[in-house]
Amino acid sequence: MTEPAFFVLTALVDEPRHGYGIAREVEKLSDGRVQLKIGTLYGVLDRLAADELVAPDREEVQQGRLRRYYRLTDSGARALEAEAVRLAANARSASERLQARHAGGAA
Amino acid sequence: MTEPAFFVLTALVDEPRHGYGIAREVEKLSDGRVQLKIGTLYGVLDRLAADELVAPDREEVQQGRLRRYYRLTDSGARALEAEAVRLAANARSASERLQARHAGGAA
DNA sequence: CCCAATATCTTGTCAGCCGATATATTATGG
DNA sequence: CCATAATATATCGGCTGACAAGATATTGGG
Repeated sequence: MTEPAFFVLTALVDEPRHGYGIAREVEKLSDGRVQLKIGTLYGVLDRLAADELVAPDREEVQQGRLRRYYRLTDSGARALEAEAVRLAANARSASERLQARHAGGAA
Repeated sequence: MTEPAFFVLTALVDEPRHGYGIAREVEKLSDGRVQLKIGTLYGVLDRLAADELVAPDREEVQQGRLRRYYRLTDSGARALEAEAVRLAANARSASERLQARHAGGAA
């Protein structure tokens, strides 16, 4: 799973959001570190929808602007959970090795 | 940082290794989950060397076969540490949200 | 003698990120 | 009144990078 896809799924965990709302939520939940590009976002959403990790939820017209909402599917939630576990494992293996290096010095 | 690059750096934390040895070490430290492709490996090594995150260490001829060793630079160790922290943060934010979802149900 | 394993590297293809652009509405401000 | 920014959608093209495949070379086993 690519990193933009990971963040899109994460942004959809609590409630359905529309594209622009996802971009803002990702920026918020990453403390401004990740700014999802608009050209990236819609491509990612298409691919996630094709894989049924997200699904169209509803459309709203608010203040004359169309909002197309997506929600996380059960399959998407499982995929995100698996990816989170994988990332945590990767981070841990690197951190452990680095710690051993500081303790013992480079070989 | 790409995931293959992350694993290459991790494999080099404890000691300098040559390309083929890196590939085997990555497979070992990921419990077989990540099998670094040979075409990927050398491209990644070139890019990491260009960025000075790894550096050529030495060359050995062992049993008629050339071994070109790379080592992690200090800059590479710092970059790996930062990336590990970032990955851990990403994994944690996703996990926390998923946990809240199970507890409170989808909104 | 051929094949597998060890070891390097190159080339070509495909996926995907992202900047740029297009379109439309509402609010703000000069 | 018009320009600009924010909100909101979507598409297109360029570039980077992952990976499969193949070239090259040595050693050892069947």
